[in-house]
Amino acid sequence: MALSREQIVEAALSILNSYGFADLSMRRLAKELEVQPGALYWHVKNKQDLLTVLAERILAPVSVDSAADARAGVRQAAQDIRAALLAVRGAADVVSLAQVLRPELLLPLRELEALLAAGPLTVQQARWGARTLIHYILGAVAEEQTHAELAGAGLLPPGGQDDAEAFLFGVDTLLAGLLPEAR
Amino acid sequence: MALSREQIVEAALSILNSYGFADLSMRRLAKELEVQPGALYWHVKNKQDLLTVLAERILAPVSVDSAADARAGVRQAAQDIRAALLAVRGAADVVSLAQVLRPELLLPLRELEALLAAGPLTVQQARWGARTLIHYILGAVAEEQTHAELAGAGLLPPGGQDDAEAFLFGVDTLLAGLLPEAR
DNA sequence: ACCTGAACACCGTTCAAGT
DNA sequence: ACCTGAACACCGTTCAAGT
Repeated sequence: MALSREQIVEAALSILNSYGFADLSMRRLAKELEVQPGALYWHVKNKQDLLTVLAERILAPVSVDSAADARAGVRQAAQDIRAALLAVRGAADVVSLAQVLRPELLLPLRELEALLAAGPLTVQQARWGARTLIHYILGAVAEEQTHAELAGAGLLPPGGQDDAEAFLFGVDTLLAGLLPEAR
Repeated sequence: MALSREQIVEAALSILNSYGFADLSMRRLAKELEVQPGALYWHVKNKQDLLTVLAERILAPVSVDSAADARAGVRQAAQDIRAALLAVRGAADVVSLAQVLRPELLLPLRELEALLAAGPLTVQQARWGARTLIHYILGAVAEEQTHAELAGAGLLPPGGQDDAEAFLFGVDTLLAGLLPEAR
């Protein structure tokens, strides 16, 4: 049976979950699929290309409610994005790379901007606000996952019980700065 | 003349500035210093160790005014950290790695927390607030630098005139959320 | 159209042996 | 104490040649 792009993506996710981002190489992938490394390049342009496809897949479960109120919508979206990232080992690294290389492909992150733009902010405030949020979300989850990775290897003490609470604190702080309560 | 740890760090900074983070390898470093790769391991434990030393050096010019008002102090520190990072090509990547591996070594980032803790925040709010700021600062500058890198290689359109303004918008938004004006 | 075989130009790290 | 030489186990990518 012929190799397919879809098969490559599946195998990549499986390596990610079983061995982590550091072990995701084109050669490892080829070995897993029992083909020569060169075969992969018929289906994906290069490793960067593969990683952006992977990033899209990782964020696919996130559906942002575009009709929601800006504050509540962003808060929910941020949590959903965090959950989608935590579901795949090394996902924050993959998505952070893709976010720099091809930000236009990562729909849920684009939709954060749309939610903010629907509120009382100017277009530029919404754009910069969304960038601030995205940097925060990816940075926070990347740290969480790297920490877990290092703790798993016995290189760091476990910790991390209040990660969800700390994460929300950051999101709410940002939202408070972005959309101060009228009072 | 014998090789020294200091010499290795200088050479690493020089490679970083001349060729970028992607070209900073132990073998490249050895070649630049006209020694065998193995020689480096007498002076540094491994590549991670070298990168954290590099990160400390990159942030060394930043002196946080610990007596300053929380808001003004953090605002100034954030800008100084950004400037220190922009002064060395690929610095945000180096420091981001070090921040996850050995956060305790990066003094200016620790001092952000101290500044916040001196204000009206609880200890935990100060800790989480500082983490939020750090993720934002490193994420924003990493994107700026990667963008410049890709634009330099002709892979992306230039852009980036309002980076300083966009950066400050994020810092001020965070500060507004963290330390709302009493009114 | 799709893949193999083989090559090119690299990595980080270790370690016996030399000085 | 400090470094070389050499090895081990890897990388990403290209491309003629095969089917």
